[in-house]
Amino acid sequence: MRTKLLDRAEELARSRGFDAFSFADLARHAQIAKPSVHHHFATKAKLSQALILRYNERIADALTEIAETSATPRRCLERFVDLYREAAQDGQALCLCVAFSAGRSSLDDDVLDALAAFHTGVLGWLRAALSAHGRPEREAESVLALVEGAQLMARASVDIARFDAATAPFVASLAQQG
Amino acid sequence: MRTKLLDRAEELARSRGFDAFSFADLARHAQIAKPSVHHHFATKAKLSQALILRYNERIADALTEIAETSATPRRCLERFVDLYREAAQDGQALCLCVAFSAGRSSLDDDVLDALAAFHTGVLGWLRAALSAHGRPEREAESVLALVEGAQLMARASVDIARFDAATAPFVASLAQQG
DNA sequence: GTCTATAGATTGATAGAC
DNA sequence: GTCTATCAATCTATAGAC
Repeated sequence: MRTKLLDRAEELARSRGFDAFSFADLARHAQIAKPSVHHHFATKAKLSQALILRYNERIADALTEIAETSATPRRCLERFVDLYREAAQDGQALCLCVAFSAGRSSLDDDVLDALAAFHTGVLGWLRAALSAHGRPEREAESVLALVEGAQLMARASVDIARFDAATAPFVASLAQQG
Repeated sequence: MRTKLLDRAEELARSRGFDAFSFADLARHAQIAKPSVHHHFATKAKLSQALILRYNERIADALTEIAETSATPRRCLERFVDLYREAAQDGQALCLCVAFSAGRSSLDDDVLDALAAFHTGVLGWLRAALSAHGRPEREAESVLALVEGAQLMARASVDIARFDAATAPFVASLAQQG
């Protein structure tokens, strides 16, 4: 049940913005009464925190898997871009982290800490991947900003082509080197 | 009064997310009664539309001014990055367009059209600026995604340094050429 | 763990007087 | 153009029975 509630909350937060999901909606979707949601998550802040912590772990696992199974550093970075491309869901959704960064409630301290931890983790992974490919590590922030911004543009136009257009030059630059 | 209301709405939308501003808040700030706001903007959707249309014009004017007064194509693109840097307000706010792209109500048709027009305008400007600098026009989407994503990261960490770190490689690449 | 019932606040919006 | 009064809906959250 906990998982079911989190799944729905994530879906709504990513497709319609952080403030878009309500206890009423989660309850309806899980087919329980609205106050029953509070048994699993005392407050909305706690729910938000659980949401981003779970997302954190999932992405971390995905990145580890990519790093371990990619034949070349180039392929590794290509799959990173693809990970964010899939998260964009044809321009209809955003990475949970992007949705939280733009939302009001992200000012909650615990959530903000979790958000910072997310960025730190991804940036660390990116630095290692870039380094393995022979590129400067300081490009990590650029690459993360690029894919996050690309998601935003794709959502604004509800067209994944915008994501591809934005990331194409970076992907092409990977081919030129290693 | 209309301007006063729009100013407050923009401030809230950019600093706390699109869904953060309410008629009650606008009324309080303008020191009029809450229903009086409806005299200026019949619905919240109309208000949102007016908000982004005004933003559209302001940015278009700023970009025209930059294009006309920059000594070199390189300086022109540097000032573009600076425009977005200032809009980030030390990591406490977002470009209105970014805030709208992430929010729920951006699904409103009129607002979505205005959002698309905004992107089209900025991308057109960027293509001309990049071309003048001897870079491929297809980098326009990348540059826009970069500065929008950089704003998002700066806001997540409430630290403008993240914006600078993300945009630094691009700015450096401008110096190498023209 | 789930329920009914409800509190208490806030939301966008309307009617009608001045 | 502004006001008072009010509406219906929605929100998060709590109390207490089963």
